[in-house]
Amino acid sequence: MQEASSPTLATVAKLANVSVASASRVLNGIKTNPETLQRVREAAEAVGYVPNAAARTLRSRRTRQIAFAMPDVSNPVYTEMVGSIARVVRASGSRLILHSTDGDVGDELAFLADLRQRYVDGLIIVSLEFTDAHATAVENAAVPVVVIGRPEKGVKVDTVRANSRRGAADAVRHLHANGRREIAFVNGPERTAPGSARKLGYLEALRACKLERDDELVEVASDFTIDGGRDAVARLLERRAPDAIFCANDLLALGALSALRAAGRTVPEDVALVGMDNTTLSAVTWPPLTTVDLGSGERARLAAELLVARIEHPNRRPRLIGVDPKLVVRESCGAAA
Amino acid sequence: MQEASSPTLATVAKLANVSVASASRVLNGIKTNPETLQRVREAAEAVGYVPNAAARTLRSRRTRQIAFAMPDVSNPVYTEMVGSIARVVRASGSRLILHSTDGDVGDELAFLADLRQRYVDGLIIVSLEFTDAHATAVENAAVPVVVIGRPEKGVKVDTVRANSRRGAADAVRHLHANGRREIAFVNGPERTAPGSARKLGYLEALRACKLERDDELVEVASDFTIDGGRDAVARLLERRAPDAIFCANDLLALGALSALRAAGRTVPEDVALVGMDNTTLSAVTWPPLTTVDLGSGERARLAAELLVARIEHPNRRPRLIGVDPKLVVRESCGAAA
DNA sequence: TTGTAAGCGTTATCAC
DNA sequence: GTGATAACGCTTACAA
Repeated sequence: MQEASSPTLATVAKLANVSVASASRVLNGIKTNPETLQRVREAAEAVGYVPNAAARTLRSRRTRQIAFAMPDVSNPVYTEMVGSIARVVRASGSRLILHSTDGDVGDELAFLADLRQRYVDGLIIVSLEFTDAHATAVENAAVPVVVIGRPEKGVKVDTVRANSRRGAADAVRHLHANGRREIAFVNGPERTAPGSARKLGYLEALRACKLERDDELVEVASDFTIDGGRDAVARLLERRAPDAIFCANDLLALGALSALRAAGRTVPEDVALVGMDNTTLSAVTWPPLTTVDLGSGERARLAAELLVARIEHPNRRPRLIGVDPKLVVRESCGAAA
Repeated sequence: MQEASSPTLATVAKLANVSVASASRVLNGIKTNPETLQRVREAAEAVGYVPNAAARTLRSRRTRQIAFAMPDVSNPVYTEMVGSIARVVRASGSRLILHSTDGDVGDELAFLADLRQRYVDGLIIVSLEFTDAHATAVENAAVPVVVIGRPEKGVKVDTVRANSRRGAADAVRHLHANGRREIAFVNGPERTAPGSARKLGYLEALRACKLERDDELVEVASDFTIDGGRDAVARLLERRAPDAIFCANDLLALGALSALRAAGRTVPEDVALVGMDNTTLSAVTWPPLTTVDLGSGERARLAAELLVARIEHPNRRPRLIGVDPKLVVRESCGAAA
């Protein structure tokens, strides 16, 4: 497979008849006599020199690696984030490391602790449940961290957040504006930040629309997945016949679609449906899904930019950036079929 | 942010009153006197010692990182692969690095060359166009490589491959068995390995079913995406009215679904539809999509296991593993609605 | 401008 | 079993 062992800087230096220091300078673009520069370049080229990442990191204390930790690789929202982050990271000359935490609080904390191995220059983390332990861990992390989500107020860390409470309220008001009066809500676990924020938005909009709160219209799925959504809607339909359902994310809405079909209800005629996240999936269902875009791609991009900047300037004050939700109207509620 | 600088092995050794060598041994689980073991453990715990990844790698020549390079992060097939690989990699005590090549041949080659920086112990790569340059690069790579795809015969590298030619033939035969006689084929770029294999399978099945080959029934999309599929089917419908379409992957099929709807054709009544890959998407469309499962998750898992084994035993003979396709029948062709 | 030499934090090879 | 000590491959003072 590999012949001999790879050439090192010493190999290059010897061949070019200069010291390793000079060779290093040339390869790092530090000003040198044009003649030595030429010789070193040629020597490096000749032996096919490539610097050793570990040695470089050990000495310079920069890994040129950035990590992204998310709850679930297979959720398209996070995939979209991965894409955005990858672009920024790459442009900054670094590599991207991915970590899927399965939304497990313990795993997230372990990962934060692991940063002390210093295999990475910084971390972007999206956490569904940001506990006090997270706050401490993030504030004392070995490398800069950017949070996508909602840390408690006062936690000193760069943060990018969506306004999903307002997004949820927008969704419900949209259903109301389309003449719906019995609006159900299918949520994910309410202990999570998204779960609680979206619930608040739902209740807020009910008040604004002068609709009465009715807890029988609220169903909580076991998690934010398609299967969770299908089961939750099946349970809901056993006791009520709502004319609209707002789902706390698109995956739940896809499950809802399938449960509604199984129950013989048409969308949007019998039941109007609105999801949240505006994932690729929402445009390809039938009917296409009205949903709230929380700007996942943009949030991820901003987070990555924040992190790159933070790595350059470790001591600047932490920043908080909010991204506004935007209703995307399709056929499942509001758009002509 | 970070207080002082992190404790090193020397810190621990001093506190435990032993040499760094002994400290290192303890922390690496090498047999030592129980008393020193205890002292070192306590000292490490007390100062919160975590080994430095770069130093460790520099000395031991193991990075405990594995890379996965794929054409497109946002394609659910690859996301599923990421999930499978992540599990194996993690179980082996390593981290996973992701790289999206955008299917660019040059980028793939550059990435292979980059391995010489040795920031990773091995690579799993899925390449749509495996050129001669790839063969050379892979055979001379600085670290072990596993290919998911179809390198030319004789390339000495661990390989996991699907049989998409047979899968395509199965799909077409299924359409024929369901009474369809004018079976169109929407392919992705034919210079790619999947493109050419699936085309062969399509033609093979036509012959087996005694259907006449008709090039007007074949349309090539610009790439393997939803938009590509939509446009291709729109063009196809301008000249022909097939009673069935086989799409070279699920994304193309989703686009097809949408173009068919726009043209007022019903699925499966007017046009039966079969996709390929069995992505999560295929189960949530309406109608749900009949598709061919090429075992992406399993292939990825096998590739990861192969790589982990290869890293342990660099000199064993390369292996070639094939995974069989499996038709998944849903409502878009063959299943009752 | 260039060379010498001192580390960066580990692991591995020796003697003891 | 344990402790010096020499690498690993590179960057960076400092001296020349």
